[in-house]
Amino acid sequence: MGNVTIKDIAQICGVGVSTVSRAMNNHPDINQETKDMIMQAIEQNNYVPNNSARNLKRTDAKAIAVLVKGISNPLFNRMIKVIEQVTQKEKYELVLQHVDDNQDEVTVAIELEKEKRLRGIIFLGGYFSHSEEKLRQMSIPFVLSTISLVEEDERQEYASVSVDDIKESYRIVNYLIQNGHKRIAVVGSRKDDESIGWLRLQGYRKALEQNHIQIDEDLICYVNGNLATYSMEAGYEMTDELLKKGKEFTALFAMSDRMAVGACKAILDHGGKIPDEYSVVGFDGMDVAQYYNPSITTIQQPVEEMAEATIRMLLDLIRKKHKSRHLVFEGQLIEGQSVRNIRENEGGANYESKWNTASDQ
Amino acid sequence: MGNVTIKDIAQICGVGVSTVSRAMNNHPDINQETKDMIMQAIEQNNYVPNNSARNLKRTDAKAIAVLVKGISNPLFNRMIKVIEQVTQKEKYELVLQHVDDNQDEVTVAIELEKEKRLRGIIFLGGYFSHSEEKLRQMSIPFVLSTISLVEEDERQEYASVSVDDIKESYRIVNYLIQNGHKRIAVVGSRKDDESIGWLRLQGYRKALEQNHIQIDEDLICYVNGNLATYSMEAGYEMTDELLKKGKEFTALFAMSDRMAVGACKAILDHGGKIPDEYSVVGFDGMDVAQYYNPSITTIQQPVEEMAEATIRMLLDLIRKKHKSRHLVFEGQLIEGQSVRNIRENEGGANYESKWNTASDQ
DNA sequence: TTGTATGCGTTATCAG
DNA sequence: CTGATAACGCATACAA
Repeated sequence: MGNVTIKDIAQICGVGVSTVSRAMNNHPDINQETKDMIMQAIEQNNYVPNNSARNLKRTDAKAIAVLVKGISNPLFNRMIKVIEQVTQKEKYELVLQHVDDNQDEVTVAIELEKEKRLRGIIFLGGYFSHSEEKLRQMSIPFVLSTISLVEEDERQEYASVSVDDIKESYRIVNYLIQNGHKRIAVVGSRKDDESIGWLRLQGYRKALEQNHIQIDEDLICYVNGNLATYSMEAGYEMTDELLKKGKEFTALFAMSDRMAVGACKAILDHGGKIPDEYSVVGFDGMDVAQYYNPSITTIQQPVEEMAEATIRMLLDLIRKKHKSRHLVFEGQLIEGQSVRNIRENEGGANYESKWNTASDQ
Repeated sequence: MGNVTIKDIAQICGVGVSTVSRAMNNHPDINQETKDMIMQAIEQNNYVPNNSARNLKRTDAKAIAVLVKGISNPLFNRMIKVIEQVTQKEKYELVLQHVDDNQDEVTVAIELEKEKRLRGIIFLGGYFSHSEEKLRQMSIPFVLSTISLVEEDERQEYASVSVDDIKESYRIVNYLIQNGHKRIAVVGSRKDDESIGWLRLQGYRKALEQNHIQIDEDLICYVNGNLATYSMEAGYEMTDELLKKGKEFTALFAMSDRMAVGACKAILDHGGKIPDEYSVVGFDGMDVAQYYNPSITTIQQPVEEMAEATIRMLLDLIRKKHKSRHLVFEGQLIEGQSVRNIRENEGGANYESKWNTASDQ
């Protein structure tokens, strides 16, 4: 027998389909005995309701979707875990959907909204530059989380949670400068990046400028070819190339911890010492930075708190408690063993790690 | 206008709904002009077809689902990428679904099969011990991939692709032994693990036994508390504890590369030298093992080939080309800089890395 | 080439 | 408390 439906169950039990529906959906107005009888028949016949049909009819479904952009990032996993907990407690169903890098997330969102009768959407990652028209099609509230909003203007009107990538990037580069570094290489994303890569580079430039250090464009490395952005491999290859060119530098800022790991390895393979000859810093606050040898100084994003804020904000929007807001979190500079203070009048390397993080993935 | 449907478009264009449907689905028997007109109206009115309704009607949908067990593993990301490519070429739609650790993947599969009218399913990760009854409910072919089939018997009848965890684990522990190590600690999963953790431990035991080395149960570390299995943190904590107990050992086998990283860090924090005082090996072949300092010797799983084999096997099953098969791939031992040969009559450490991997995530 | 009518499997409505 | 019946939005057999 191909597929057992609600009708079959009704027939088997000698009741109407609506009674079966009531039994399944915990409706109050049903006799306990008939309910038991029906549930038993459902068990015995391995009946599984068809979700497509359900979604089509249902009006009171409580579902929220998280659209994750790009190949899964360990940081996002931690965020999703938090979001899951909150939605569960609030009795919402959570739909997790991955969106390809080359896919348009708003299109996916609109489709999903219809298909699953969503009440709200969280966009996680990527960057956001969509036509107002398209965004207006979304008839349910949404929150942009961990998304770099490059343009200041209209985009501010959408609810969002993030860190200030420029500011945090500035913070860590400035930290290097305070430790006496002037020739600071940077290992980033693609040259045409308009997203976080671009923002973090702005922070780098700003830090140098404000400290009256001439920017050497040769020390700015962009990913080329088909290397995966922010990957260890990319960090390695770019640093390797930089070292081969013989450009002089005393510190390196990698725009992700994974790239920082690759950069460190390249330096070590070239016989360099960290932090004695080269200081290295990363960005994100992933566990690999903490456990690397040496542990890597980085900017830790408060992912759990950001996730909590994101889902709370969305729930508030759904309940019309308040209008869209723009929440910006502070990153935290975590000192590892990868930076050396090279100012003449002060002491040597800083070897005391201040790491204390949750585990990624 | 709450939600524009196919009816609205039909009305706007002054045609029947079936004509609109035909226009959208590229049916051959339709006038090009009317088709253009309809497509334009669809654009202008931002009409997006409801997938739930589609799934309900459609009989010829070609969709395949990948059910990924547990929080996303970087290795799986690489596999999914391959599966995506093949399915795209073969004109199948790919549905990616994550399954919680505490969720039953077969239940999810059965639901999804009905909802999306699937033609086949790939189970990725986790371990598999389900009642025959439940599995019989699945009326479409499926392949178990990267899943440890602990029991030899009936399970062999299901299609599967994997490495032999016992054998590969044996291989790398035996490698340590060949390098003169006798006191080999192991950092694994939970004590009650019945999955790959258990299998890899079997390989460890077998290697020691066959080399007539007494097994010291004190050197076998199990994850306890709520540490995430296979995480860097778990690797660190277990190794830290082991070192604090003062148990003597010259080598350590971590059951995942991420744990190996944590283990290395713990050793280094205790002032130990790798590989001079402690040799460390991992398992998986992730990029972090390659880029760690020192790079870590490990067993590399041929993930891309396994993914290709998995989807090919599923497609063959769908086309009824052949019956279920059981494919086992060979792992490859990749030598890093983390193992030292301590046999008296031979040379020193092996410092030449043979790493050459694709990038994770 | 096009329109009409039917049904996919459920839930909501309304009358018993 | 329960059962018939009408939607939900779409695809398709069949008629035109």
